[in-house]
Amino acid sequence: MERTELISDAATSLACENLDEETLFMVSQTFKALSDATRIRILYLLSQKECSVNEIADELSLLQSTVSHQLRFLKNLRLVKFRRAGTTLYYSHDDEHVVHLLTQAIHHASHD
Amino acid sequence: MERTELISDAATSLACENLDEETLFMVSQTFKALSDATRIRILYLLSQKECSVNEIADELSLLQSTVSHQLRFLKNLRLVKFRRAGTTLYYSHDDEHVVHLLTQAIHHASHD
DNA sequence: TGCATATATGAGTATATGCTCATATATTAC
DNA sequence: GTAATATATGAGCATATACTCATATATGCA
Repeated sequence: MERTELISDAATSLACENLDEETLFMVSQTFKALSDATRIRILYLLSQKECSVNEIADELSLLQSTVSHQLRFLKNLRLVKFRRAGTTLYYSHDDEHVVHLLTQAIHHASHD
Repeated sequence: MERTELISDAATSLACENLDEETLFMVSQTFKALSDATRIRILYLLSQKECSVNEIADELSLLQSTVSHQLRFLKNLRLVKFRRAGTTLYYSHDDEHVVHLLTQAIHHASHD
């Protein structure tokens, strides 16, 4: 996929710069993480407090397996991290920017 | 789905407010629109300039049908609008907030 | 070591998604 | 009216997604 060079011209201004493949992939992955209701609920909860897997499952009425699968998804994208305390894993958010995207969208959606 | 009231307590602060179903749906739909590479490319292009369907297809090397289908998707969410000029439909973005979410994510992705 | 608790993982399944092809519709010009 | 151009739409297909069940793994403790 060729990348058209931006011509430094006042008329062209900031338009017409194409997205490179890597950026496109990262952006789509980020939004994909935020496009599922279950992941949104989990991330929103973790944006407020650190939680164990079972706490998340209880609070959101989800199966432990469902939560664990989605946490793996979020962890692969480095959107959440965890610390161990015995057999319990406490998860927390790990990407302030993505949390900010989420809270912005929530604010926008609930105020229109 | 019950909605827990926020207790005005400094200790509780802003935590523990759950998302209502409607907000959750709107947020997930918005991010779903932004989670596909094709739609991202289309929306990003439209964030820069108004384009006809064929212009989008040409510029992004997509089939007219693909573009039309995705524009319908975006139009249903009121993320784009169009004006008619003869047989040509010129599409443009119609949700500044969503465009802002997109450009933020792009900026974030391309600077890390 | 053996048991209990917490979490992770793999397989199976139902549904959703996105693309392509063929075709329908709409507008303009003749 | 017909032809040409621009766009929309429906069907079919391949793939991705998210959930659930069953089970594996890991840690702590008696």
